[in-house]
Amino acid sequence: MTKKDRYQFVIQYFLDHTPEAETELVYDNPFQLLVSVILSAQCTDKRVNMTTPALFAQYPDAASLSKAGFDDLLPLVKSISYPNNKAKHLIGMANMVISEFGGIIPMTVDELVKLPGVGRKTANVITSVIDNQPNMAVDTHVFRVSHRIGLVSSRAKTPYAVEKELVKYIPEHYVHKAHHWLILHGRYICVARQPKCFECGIRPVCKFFKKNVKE
DNA sequence: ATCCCGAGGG
DNA sequence: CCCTCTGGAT
Repeated sequence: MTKKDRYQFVIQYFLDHTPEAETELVYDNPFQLLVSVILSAQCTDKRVNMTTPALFAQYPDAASLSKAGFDDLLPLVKSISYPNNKAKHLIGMANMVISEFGGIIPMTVDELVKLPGVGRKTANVITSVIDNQPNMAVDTHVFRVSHRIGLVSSRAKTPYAVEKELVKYIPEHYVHKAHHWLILHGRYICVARQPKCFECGIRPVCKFFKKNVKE
């Protein structure tokens, strides 16, 4: 079982089973997706989707959000992890979008990471989902699943190291899909605690299964 | 007690 | 590299 064989099996498995995988965040435009992804840090997508309708009703675009007062915005994100940081980041992000990018959400990783509250993972999500750029966002799920299956070296200790290995082996036109495949697999099958290995079709090539689970 | 589509700062 | 931020679900 070479690494190439493992990738081929995994890609074919997802193509056969969940070819339609996409983000579960609810959004209508790049601004809304950016806000949602910023809010999603250490928080479930379901909870983000519960809070964003009221948020977008009051602040539908970067212009309105840039003028938001911290004390007005805070209650709208209070049920999310790190509400103080995120409220501050959202207002700062909106201000920079207006002042530096003419009110348009930039669509390169280098520009996006300049925005407050936007790191490499968020920038990769935006450019991949909105613009189909072959950028692999490595979140907690992608990190865990990639290591468990054996898609990346155990020496890949950081999300960036995992990202570089994944994009090296995944064909460019599958990178966008592969992000969502690994996310959703991690969310529903290869969960952090007690992964559901016997519901998982990837177990024939999975290092974790071979090492820790006996049939 | 641990985890959820992380980022910023030291 | 480390730490802090910090609500809700399981």
